[in-house]
This record gives sequence, structure tokens and C-alpha cells, in this order.
Amino acid sequence: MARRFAIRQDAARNRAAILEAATALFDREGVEGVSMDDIAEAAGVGKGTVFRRFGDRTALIEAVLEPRVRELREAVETGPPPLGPGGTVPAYVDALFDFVWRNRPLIRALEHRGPYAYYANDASQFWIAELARRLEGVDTDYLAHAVLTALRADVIDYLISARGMTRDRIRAGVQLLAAAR
Amino acid sequence: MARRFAIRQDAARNRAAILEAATALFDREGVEGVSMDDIAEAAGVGKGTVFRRFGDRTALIEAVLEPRVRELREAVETGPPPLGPGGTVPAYVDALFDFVWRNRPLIRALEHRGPYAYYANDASQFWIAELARRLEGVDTDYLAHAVLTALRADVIDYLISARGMTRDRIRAGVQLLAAAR
DNA sequence: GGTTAATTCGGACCAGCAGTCCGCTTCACC
DNA sequence: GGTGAAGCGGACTGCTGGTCCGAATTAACC
Repeated sequence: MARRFAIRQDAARNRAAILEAATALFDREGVEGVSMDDIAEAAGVGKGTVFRRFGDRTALIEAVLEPRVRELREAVETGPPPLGPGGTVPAYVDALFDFVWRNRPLIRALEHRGPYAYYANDASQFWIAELARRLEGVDTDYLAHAVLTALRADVIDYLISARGMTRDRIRAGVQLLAAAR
Repeated sequence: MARRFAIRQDAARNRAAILEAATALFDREGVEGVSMDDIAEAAGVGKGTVFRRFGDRTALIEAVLEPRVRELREAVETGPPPLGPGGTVPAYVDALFDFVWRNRPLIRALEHRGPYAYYANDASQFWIAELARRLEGVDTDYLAHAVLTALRADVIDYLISARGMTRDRIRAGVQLLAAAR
């Protein structure tokens, strides 16, 4: 009977290979254009392994996004103001906007999965809670949700590509919402 | 060579049967729980007929929703104030909220299809344009989109069922957004 | 009523994909 | 090395939206 505390080397190697392949493929072909088979093949691994390592497609997408989430989250939790603790609302909202902007494809894919995929997400929970904490007004909890909703990647994409709005215009609009009271 | 201007009787009959079956099934089983085969069977019709009559699933869902859309749209376009022309913003926003509230399942299903299904929709275009017309402030066009986004059925469902907010609280929150400037 | 061509019907069929299953292989601890 | 837990891979399943085409129906015209 062997108790194991370390992850097996092959498992770790495969996990990294899958993550790397998925990141590259998502970036190159767009998230929706890449199937789990594609990823398995690109990683030189069986499909079963992909599911064993990550559980399901949603979790894999989240795993690809995770490093970028963590970066922002650390800046917000322990960085210097105006983004860190005690920082201003506009700085925080802008940072969230830029985060969504940079990661639109992955976030959109996430939004598209499961009923409440966009909010249920750990990261989103954190963004919302922190936003509610910083906001002022009548119902900051509702307002925080509304602002995060306005920051949905599909919304931003739509305003840009179908309505011809500029990035800065949307940014300003979101700031306006965050200042509602 | 026979030129035909009238819709064939059987076609019209089948169309009605499909619409009726779909409405009932969506209502009873939830939209996502009903496949096109289910609908065809319930309507006593082949699947090919369903697709011939409606094109695709999205169009069928829209067709089921259409009568309810038209009702509100007529009230807004030609009814008496405060909902009709020249009416107030709060009345209009409340009416939209109630519309979404009553038709959450169908609207959610629509939101879930295609990239911009929620906005691309004829009805939504109208709601947004009309809202932008009635609003006041810096960027009424952006704000109108933001308010409609806050009225997404999945958002409202989430706030209710996962965050325990009440219907009235959300309603008040949306009104707050609409008053931002 | 009969003819005829356009229209419609229906359900077998197809394609694509997330996720499962299980016999076989590999790892790592003793 | 021996051993058994952990991992592997890829064939397989289940489900669904959408297509296809030979057969059946309809209605304009005679």
C-alpha cells in the first residue's frame, strides 16, 4: 500500500502540455473553434487524459484564464493604491475593463457555458464583492452586479463590432454606471 | 404551371400545430428541455416540417414569443401615456422589466443562441432605440444598451435565485441605472 | 372530374462534440 | 525487482440541430 503525496511526473507533464496546447489553440483558432479532441491531439495526449486532468471543458477554460486572473487579483488584494486596498472606484473599474478587454475570447466562452457560468465563477464573485465594498450609494450590491454585467465580454464585443462604439466610449459609460446613485 | 399566392392549407395547419405544441411544451418542460424532435412529435408532424416552417430553432422560439412582443410594442408605439408616445422613462422601464419577468424562460433561451442573439433580435433593437430616445444624459445610446443588458433574463434569474434579491429590489436597481447621468 | 406541376411532408440520416469506459501501461515506493 | 495505485488513450456513447429526397398532397387550370 503506497500512499502518494506527490503528483506523478507524467501527470504533471501532461497537465502542463494540455494547458499550453489549449492556450495556444484558443489564441490562434478562437475558443469556440477548438474541440477537446483538438486539444488532446495538439498536446500529444489521449482525450481521456484531458478530462481526467481538468474535469470538463469549463474547468479547462478557467484554468487557462487563471494566471491572468491571479495577476489582477493580487494587484487588487495586496498591491499599492489606487488599485490596491483603499483605492478608488474608477481605477478599479478601469482595471476590470482592461482585464475583460484583453481576455474577451476566454471570458465569452465562459459566459456561454452553464446557466450562471459568468457569475458563479470564483473570480467574478471576488470582483463583485470587492466592487460592492468600494462603491457608494443606495444598493451597492445590486449596482456592483449591474456594473459587472455591463462588463460582460459579449456585451462589449457587441457594442464594438455591431454598434461601432469605441473602447473609450464604453469605458466611460461603465464609469458612469458605477457612479449612479 | 400554377402560380400560387395563398399558403397551402396543410402548411398553415401544420404551422399552427407546431406553434401550439412548442408553446405548451416550452411552458411545461422548460425551453432547454425540449428538442425539435419532441416538438415535431407533439405536433403530429415530421421534423422536416418543423424546420421547413420555421427555419431553425431560434426562429421557432422567436415565433412563440412574437405575440407577447407585439402586445407590448403596440402599447409603446400607439398606446396612451405614460407607456405610449411621450410617456415617462420609469413607466417604460417598468414595462420592459415586467415583460422580461413574464417571459424569462423564452428570453433566456434566445440569449443562449448565437453570438449576439439577445441584441440582434428585432424586438430588442426596438426596445433599445426607443429607450435611447426617451433617456436623457451624456451618452443615451450607451446607457440604453446598459439598461437593456441589466434586463437580461439570465441576469435577473441569477440575482433572484442565487443572490436572493427580490423582484422589487431589482426593479428599483434598474430604475437607478436608467437615471444615471 | 381530371391533369399536372409546384409545394409540402416525414423520418431516416448525417455530422459534430462533450464526456465515459475500461483494458493496458507506467510510475514510484518498498 | 515486485506490486498495486494512478494514469493513459482512443474507441464508444448519447444527444441534438439540421439536411435530404422519394412519396404524397394540394390547387390552378381545363
